Amino acid sequence: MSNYQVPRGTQDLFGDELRKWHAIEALIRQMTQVFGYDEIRTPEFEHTEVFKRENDSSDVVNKEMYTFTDRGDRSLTLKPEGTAGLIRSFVENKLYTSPDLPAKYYYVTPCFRYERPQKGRMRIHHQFGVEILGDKTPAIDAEVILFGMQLVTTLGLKDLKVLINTLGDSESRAAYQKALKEHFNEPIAHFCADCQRRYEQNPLRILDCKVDQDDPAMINAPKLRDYLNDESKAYFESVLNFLKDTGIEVEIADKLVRGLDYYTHTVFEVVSVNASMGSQSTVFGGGRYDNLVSDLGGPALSGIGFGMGIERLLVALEAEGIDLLEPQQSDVYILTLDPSASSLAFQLTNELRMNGFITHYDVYQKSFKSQFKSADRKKAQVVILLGENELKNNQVVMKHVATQEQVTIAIDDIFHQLAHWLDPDHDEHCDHDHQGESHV
RNA sequence: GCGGUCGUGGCGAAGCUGGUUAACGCAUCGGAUUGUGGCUCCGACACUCGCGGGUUCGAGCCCCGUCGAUCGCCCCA
Repeated sequence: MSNYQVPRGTQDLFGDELRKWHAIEALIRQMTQVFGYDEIRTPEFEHTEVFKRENDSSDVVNKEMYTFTDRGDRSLTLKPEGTAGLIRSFVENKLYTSPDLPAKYYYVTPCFRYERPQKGRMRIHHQFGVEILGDKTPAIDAEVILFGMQLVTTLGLKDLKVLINTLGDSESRAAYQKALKEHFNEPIAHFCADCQRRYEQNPLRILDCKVDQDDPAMINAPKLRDYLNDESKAYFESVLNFLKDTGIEVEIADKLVRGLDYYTHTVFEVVSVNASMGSQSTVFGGGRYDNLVSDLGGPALSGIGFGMGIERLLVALEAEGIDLLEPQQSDVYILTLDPSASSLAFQLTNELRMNGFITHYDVYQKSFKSQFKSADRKKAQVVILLGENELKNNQVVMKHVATQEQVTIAIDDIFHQLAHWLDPDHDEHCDHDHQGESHV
């Protein structure tokens, strides 16, 4: 049985929905420029080891990757996230030799994850992300969070909460993880099945369990903060202070651990608290990674970044009733009232378009009324009528839709009339180049 | 990967305990208005009811499977 539906968890984009993407992408291009991020593009698939390194316990790389073997025995994986590939490229191209460290990059890329789809969770989703590489100072952690917040609030989102936590440096984190495993070694036997799995895969997540929340072993479990060394604590305090200066309210979420294993120190997640958001509420999230660059063969440089889900962003915008769509408008619609006008309509349309006017036309197929309706749908500001009578005299009828003003003029005067109606500041004596915003 | 709900023209949406031509609204097209739209009225086009199989004299309605969406869990963007 053939199946001509889009694969599960993927979608076609077109029309207004795609126009929303354009609006978001335009803002991304603009704001990254202002904030000093350079774009970097990396392949949609990488050698599997770029994403999957030893002892990785995360679901994203262990259960959800699209991994395949190409001709031969190379194992390749469709990128499940944006950071690892970017770091690979940063290292491979020796971009760390730049005199301008820290380096600031952004990317927009599809990400592929084999998951059960639901609202806000796709098998192919798109992430906008930034990374700042080569400097480790609390101000940068705050800067990255601030940037993400600026972007989403510029789009209009309000129902947001910033969750932040620290995992400490790798030693702190490893020591804590070890302590947790020892602590739960016995009691884990009577915990839920999920916890037993977490015990093996990611012990930090046991603390988040809803089922065994009240178990004594849970209540007196070791605390991460007791395993943070002074430096890690001080670093986190400093990040929080920088954030305080920005006026962004943050909530310390001491159980926030994130889904990728490479994080150290600061981790954060910005979630929508809007009621109609559904259960996939994280709009963007990320953190600092001290060892990823060196793990991928580069120098010991720390980095920090976030990934923001475009699809998620759209769900959040929808939930808050924010409309990104600019009203679609066009300049000219040419109606033909007689079959003989078709070729003139065709030529005139082309000439108008060459001069930057957004132009549509009808050849003589539908009723006059119906053509006019099309013009309305296209939100044409000016309608040009080509009828039998005018054609004889090399004239056309032009109508300014908003004012209902109508003139019969020589074909040669069309551009002057358009300039008059569409661009009040237009100098009548200059040429026909149209300079209004909508005609580039 | 687990559990629940759902899938009818381009869109929204009826369809009773299975029974002749599957409502209705929006949109589209035509006409009233032989060359002036956005209102109104009339008319027309368009769905083998996600797909496959089964039960039945007969299925959009029942059963099984499958694809997809959605909600919760899990996980995350």
